Amino acid sequence: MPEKKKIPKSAVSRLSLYLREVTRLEKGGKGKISSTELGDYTDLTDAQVRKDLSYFGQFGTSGAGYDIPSLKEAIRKILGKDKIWPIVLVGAGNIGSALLRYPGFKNQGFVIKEAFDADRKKVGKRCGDVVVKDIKNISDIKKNGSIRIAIIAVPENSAQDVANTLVKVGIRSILNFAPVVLRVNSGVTVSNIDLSTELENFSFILSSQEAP
Amino acid sequence: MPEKKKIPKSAVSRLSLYLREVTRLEKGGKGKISSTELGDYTDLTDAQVRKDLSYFGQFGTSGAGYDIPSLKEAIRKILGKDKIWPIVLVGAGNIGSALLRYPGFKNQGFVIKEAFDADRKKVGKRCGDVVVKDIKNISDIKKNGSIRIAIIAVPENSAQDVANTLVKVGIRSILNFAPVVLRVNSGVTVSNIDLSTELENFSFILSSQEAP
DNA sequence: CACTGTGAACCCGTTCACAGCA
DNA sequence: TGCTGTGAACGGGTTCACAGTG
Repeated sequence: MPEKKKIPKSAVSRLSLYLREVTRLEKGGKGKISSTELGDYTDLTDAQVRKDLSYFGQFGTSGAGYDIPSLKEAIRKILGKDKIWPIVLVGAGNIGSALLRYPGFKNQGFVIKEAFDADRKKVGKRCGDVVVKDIKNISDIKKNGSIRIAIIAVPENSAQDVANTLVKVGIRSILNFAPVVLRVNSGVTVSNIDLSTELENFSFILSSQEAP
Repeated sequence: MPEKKKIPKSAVSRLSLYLREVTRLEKGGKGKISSTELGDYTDLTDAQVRKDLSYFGQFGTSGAGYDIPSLKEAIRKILGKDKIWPIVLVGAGNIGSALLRYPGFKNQGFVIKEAFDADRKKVGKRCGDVVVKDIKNISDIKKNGSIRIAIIAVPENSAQDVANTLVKVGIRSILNFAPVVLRVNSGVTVSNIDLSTELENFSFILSSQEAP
């Protein structure tokens, strides 16, 4: 019976941070790093760094810290960054087309292979490396290898329909920019990026502060 | 001595959700709602809904639930949405210019009043309702009322400099799209949106699942 | 009687502190 | 000696359960 220690979701997100810093430091020629120092770079405590890494294995050397190149490779493997991840994007409006042109993804191994939109005027346009297709043909993605990650950047009133379709054609993870709570089967992961919510956190804090 | 119960940051984010749903339901003509029902719409438990709202006051009626119009107004006021919030954006690249054209902000009371970029080619261009200015003139924003919220959408290597400058000219809240940990004085709030980190959560889950 | 508001119990992520190893 | 790895303590956010109210 395999040990089943639970890994906090937030620990996985912090792994991304560690990977980012360690990658940067490796380019700078640094060879080793302690949990304290890595914590300084990421604004976390040394204990948090060690605990997080310990969820995934033992990467350090007592008394010496972590070897940067091998820590980097270890985290890359854990996060699945030793592979290329094809992505489908739905909605080629403002945000969607910015994402299509955004070079940051490809550098990171995430490649938008297909883009769909319902708007006739957008269908057929080249954007970044792909041509926007009609959303009716979305089941095409079944042919294109096995895309399991999707980005939804459509208006809120069609987001749930799009999500349903995506799940039907095999998508397992959805990054959702539409301001709605998507209902999906368990087994499908949804992350929401809601710009208004982020800004509302700010306006809440600022409002509270000015009325002391 | 005023009561100082601590409000979880996450409760504020959920307030945004409640506001969104309640606004939508009001448009649909619905008059009252129970915590259970509001929880269904937001994928939360009824207890969570009631506890969250209780941090901010008493909005319901025993046995009857919450009156939608007045709950909406109450949350709007709490989140500071009874005001217009001017915003400055720095970095008019892919993502920055998409945000400038994004109509969702204005509807929500967040108005990008100024945009800056370091790139000569972008300075002077109209984008959305504003003209992109040279970042050297950033202290102009002091003249323009009192902007306290900023969005950073510049490359990672200049993000910290930009943040320093923004804080110096009075910014108190920063929404950061650059993949770096920004160092700011306490008193300044930073929220990060890191698309690669989001996608890495997905690739982690998908990788783990396929090797069972 | 239905549903809110809330203290208390619970759970889980973070922090602590130290044993153990290079 | 310096730093990792980790069980145990801690703390705070969530859930429970019920008293109280219209």
